[in-house]
Amino acid sequence: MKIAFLGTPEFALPSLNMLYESGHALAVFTQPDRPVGRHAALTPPPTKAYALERGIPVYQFEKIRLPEGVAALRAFAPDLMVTAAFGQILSAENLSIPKYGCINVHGSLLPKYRGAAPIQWAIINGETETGITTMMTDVGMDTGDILLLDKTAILPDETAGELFERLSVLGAETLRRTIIALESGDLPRTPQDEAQATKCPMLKKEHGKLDFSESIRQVHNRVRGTNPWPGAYGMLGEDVLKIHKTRLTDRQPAHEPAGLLIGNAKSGLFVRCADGWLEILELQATGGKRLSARDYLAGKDLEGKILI
RNA sequence: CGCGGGGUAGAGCAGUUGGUAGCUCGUCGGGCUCAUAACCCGGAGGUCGUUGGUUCAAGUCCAUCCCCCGCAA
Repeated sequence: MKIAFLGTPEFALPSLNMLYESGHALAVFTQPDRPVGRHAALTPPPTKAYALERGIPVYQFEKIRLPEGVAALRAFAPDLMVTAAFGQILSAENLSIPKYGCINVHGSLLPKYRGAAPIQWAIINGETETGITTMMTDVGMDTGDILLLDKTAILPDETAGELFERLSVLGAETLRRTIIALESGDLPRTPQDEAQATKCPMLKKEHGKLDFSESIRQVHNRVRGTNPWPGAYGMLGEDVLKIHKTRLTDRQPAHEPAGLLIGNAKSGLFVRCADGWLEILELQATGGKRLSARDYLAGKDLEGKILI
């Protein structure tokens, strides 16, 4: 089949790779190169880099729903469009171009967690199960008919980054089966149950701010759900203290205030939350690099300080 | 040239107004202990990122280059 692949970050790569190796005629549509890093070097999205290495044509538009993008899509004349973490809203006109419509690979069990950051929010909210849903893209935000759905457990200490990686692989597999079913004319379409639908917002930096009046489990979930981006943090006076990795403990609380830090280079570092002590395993101070709590405490003392 | 912080023993940090380096952890040896990520004693380990300069003398001042990190995007 002739497939227009619309996707941008790493999450889309396994799906793109699967389509490529399945022998489909591809064109990649993705976001423009963006300035990245300290020196704002213009960097191509991962899907573009992948495509260029294999001679797959690449098109980049700020907004594919504008005339230029529509014209480029029409010129390619795909049988099918596939989106995976594309990062742009498609117009009805875009969607009308391929005869089989557009299939989206989404990182949640729809209709739960519609929106931009389903994987992170599932972890932050303490879900124990998530998955991949392939669906027919329509003009709404992840509202189209469900095609196939694969579930997977969220591991107790799994980070968003780790789950991202697993789901991106699972996504490729779900997509593969979806397309096979489509080609054989045996693809079920199930409308989403609006009553069950939930939306999650795009993740912002502030979503990484920890609240130590929450339970150790809630704080832990936020730490892993915002790892590696945007990263969890607390304030130590004026300074930001990033918390990269934590561990639940059964250390007994007494009457300590929330956010109290105790520990040393030998015992490890613990922060008081609502119902107990959360061990901080990896952290990063302003201007510093990412360190294990023990290495950090070998040079600086945090005993008795309050993290807010 | 977007703003800013930093490169000192294996790791993390101190090093005042310039006079050949300290702390914590780790490590090695010994001791104590039912035991330990505990405790005690002792030891090893550093051309102080690069190159050049100022000086009687530079980790400590000046210049240059390399690398790392935070913010902002």
